[in-house]
Parts: sequence; C-alpha cells; structure tokens
Amino acid sequence: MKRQSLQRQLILEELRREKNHPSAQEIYERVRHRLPKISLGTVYRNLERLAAHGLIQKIEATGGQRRFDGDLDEHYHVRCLYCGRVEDASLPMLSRLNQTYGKMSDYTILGHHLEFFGICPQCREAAAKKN
Amino acid sequence: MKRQSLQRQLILEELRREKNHPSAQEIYERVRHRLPKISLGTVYRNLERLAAHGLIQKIEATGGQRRFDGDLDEHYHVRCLYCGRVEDASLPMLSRLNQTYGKMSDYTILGHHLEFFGICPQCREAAAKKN
DNA sequence: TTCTATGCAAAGCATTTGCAAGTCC
DNA sequence: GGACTTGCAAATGCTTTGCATAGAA
Repeated sequence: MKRQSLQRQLILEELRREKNHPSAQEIYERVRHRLPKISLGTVYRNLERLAAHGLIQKIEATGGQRRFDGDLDEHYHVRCLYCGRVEDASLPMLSRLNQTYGKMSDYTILGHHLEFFGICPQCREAAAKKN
Repeated sequence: MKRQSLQRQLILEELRREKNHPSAQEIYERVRHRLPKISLGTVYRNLERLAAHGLIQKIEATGGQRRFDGDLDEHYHVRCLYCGRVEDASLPMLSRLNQTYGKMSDYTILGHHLEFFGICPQCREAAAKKN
C-alpha cells in the first residue's frame, strides 16, 4: 500500500459502513454503484492488502466464500446454515482458552477461531411457513 | 448408500487407519496404492456420502482444502499455520457453550466449531534452524 | 517521471456434475 | 435386470495472476 487509491478507499468505507460481513463479490457489487468500472480482481487485491495491514479482518471458512469484517475488535461469529449470512456473536472472548490449551499442547498456540452455526430468524420463519 | 462398493470401503478404511486428517486429494493418493483406477471424483462423492450418513466427519474450517476425520467423537482441532496439518486438540468439549450463547442470540444454535491455530513442533524447529 | 495500482482476461485450485459404462444385489 | 456407482472429463465457483495502461507522488 505504497499509494492510496479511490478503489481501496471505497472498499474500506463500504466495509465499515454496515455491520454485516460481505463476501468479495458483495463488496464488488456495492462499490460498483459508485465506481462502475472497478474490477473484481481489484477488490480481491485490496481486501488482501487491507487485511495484511490490519485494517480489516478476513473471516476464513471452508464452506462457501471468504467473508470480510471491518470491525477490528476480536470477536466471534454466528453463521446461518441456510443462507450463509454471518453476524457477530455477542459473546465475550474466551481469552484464557489459548493459554489453557497451549499448556496441554506441543503446538505454539497463537489464537483460536470460534464460530457458532445454526438458523437465523429469517430462515427459521421461512422454513416454518413452508410446513 | 444403497449399495456397498470397494472404493467406499477402502476410503473409510484409510480414514480410520491413521489419526491424521487428510484432504480428499491425500485420501485419493493413498487409496490409489491399492486401487489405481479410482478417480478423484469418486473420492469426493464417497466422502460426501459417508459424512451425510454420519460415518465420518467433515472438518469445515479455516482456509485451504476441506479435511476429513474418521473419528466420530466430537472434538476440537489445532491447525498449523505453516504446513496446514490438522490434529486433534485434547481439550474437553465446551458443551454448555451452545446453550449459553443460544440464550443471548436470536439464532437457533445448532453447534459450534472451535479451532486453534499456531505452529506445530516440526515447523517451529524448521523455522529455528533457518535463523 | 517513476513506480504502484488498476482493469481485463486468463489461469489456478478445490470441488461438483453429466454421462456412458460397470457392478452390486 | 435394474438401479446404484464408477471413471472420465468437462464444468463450476471462488480466488489469484500476468500484462499493458492509468494514475498517484
């Protein structure tokens, strides 16, 4: 990030604007409203750089696409198994967990990921209507 | 899984033989020693079915490829950030966590994933030698 | 002016799928 | 014999990359 660019600035703004956790594709679509010529490759490149520089967080998960978070505080997430949406889990960090497990393990423990999964209210309602 | 097949049987054996957590590609390579004509597509299909029927577990988590586990007991994992290896974390299940968080959330909580990340002993040594 | 960052398109991976042929019960 | 499975290859979905050009300092 030797230079600033409008595209990077808009991507960061978009990520901080709302408290949801968009995928690269979603960010691409949002930013395109303001900058129609931006390319998906540029979005990926900038998300990568912003994360490398600690300005945003990557939410890594195997099922489906990667998601990104403009909130830098450490926190957990909940994922809906039906629609894939990811939201913040308002649970305090289990801060002693790394130390606790680190003592029992031969790994050098650097951190942990905790993600709840379940059904979001919207999908629950939608499922209820079908039956 | 209306019928049994040799390919599926060998895949399951391979998964239960060792306590590591191979990717589909790794399973494919191992099974191929005994059944050279097996295809990667068949490995994927059978892993999917075995998991759907509860005979193995998919390890859905951070980055890279999906991994599979022949151990059906619920347990957590540690992942090495350098070599990508995944091992079991000998930490008791935080069994009340779903309930605890379920009460605070508007999601229907079905479970959680917890994964530690860090550096495995081998990679730590390898890194130490380089410096 | 000098490089970094972009747009575009092609390439890369991991995974999934269509289909004809093989095989299990 | 009939339906389930397989092997093969093509297709898919997400992400990364090469390259010529545009743009920031």
